[in-house]
Amino acid sequence: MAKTPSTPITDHLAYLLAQANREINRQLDARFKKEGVPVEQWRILKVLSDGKGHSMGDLAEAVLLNHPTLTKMVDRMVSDALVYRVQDPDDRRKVVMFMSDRGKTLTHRLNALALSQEAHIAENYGNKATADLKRLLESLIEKAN
Amino acid sequence: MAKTPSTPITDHLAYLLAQANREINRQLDARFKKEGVPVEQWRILKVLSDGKGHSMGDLAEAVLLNHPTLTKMVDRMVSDALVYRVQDPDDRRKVVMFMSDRGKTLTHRLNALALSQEAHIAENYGNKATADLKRLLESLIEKAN
DNA sequence: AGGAAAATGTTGAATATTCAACGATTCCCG
DNA sequence: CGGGAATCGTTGAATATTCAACATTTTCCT
Repeated sequence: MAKTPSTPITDHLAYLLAQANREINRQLDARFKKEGVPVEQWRILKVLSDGKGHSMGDLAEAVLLNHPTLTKMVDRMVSDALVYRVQDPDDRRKVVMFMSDRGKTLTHRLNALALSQEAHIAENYGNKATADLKRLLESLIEKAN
Repeated sequence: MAKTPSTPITDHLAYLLAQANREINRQLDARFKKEGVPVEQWRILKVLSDGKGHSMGDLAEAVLLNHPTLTKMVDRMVSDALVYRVQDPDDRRKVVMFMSDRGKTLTHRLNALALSQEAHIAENYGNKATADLKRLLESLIEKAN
């Protein structure tokens, strides 16, 4: 009378996603290390790159952080003079975030590091596999909502 | 003279992985909510399901947590009488973790919830897409090491 | 054998995240 | 118009995670 074996955890999509995410994120973080910037801050900077202002709500959504966490992270970035807040004149509840010049030059350096990681992945994982994976992930994200 | 547009953040594999992981994890957490157990604890229980003892080091690796975080999470699980520690007689530095009966019955309930999530995903994402995605993720993880 | 180095797990302090509640503003609709 | 409900962002307390240092035990080297 055997125990029910149940599927190993490595068969679960949730686990594979967590594992892959952790690994890729760790590698990216290692590259950002010398700039002393966590991945989340790069995401924020990247979203602000378009020069249009973004509200905290927009940002939180875009960078996958919940509101209080974002507020405190932005506080740190303001201290580091990477970004700044402006009150939205059209809706005074809102805050509009912009990037400083210092933030812009940092963003360029971070983008280069991120692109080099992408290149490295594409290189020994394959262009096709990378493209396929991205497509599947996009589709999953879309369906999940 | 246009600004360099730079690739949007949604093009980066690292971002897509983070987004997909967050979404799937959130859904799973919602299902576990009524049991009051975070996903990480389910992972621990699942790994311990084989009845063989696992050292803290093994566990940390398997459940994607670093050592101090795992120690404290296991402390909580010991308080909840889900797992218990035994000193390894062969190597007295080591601790071997086991699951209690209470842990076992909880694990069954959690497994059912997790499987129902997998079924739900497969249903409106497609069996083929799910299988392809899993395969690509496994391969990425392998290559990344 | 003996002692330096490595491995294992835990601890305490520093840091970061989350939750609930709040203050301010705007929206809605009777 | 007026006032209750919703939205937006922040705050403070509670919780969780991380980092560095540590104690213990084992391994390795000579």
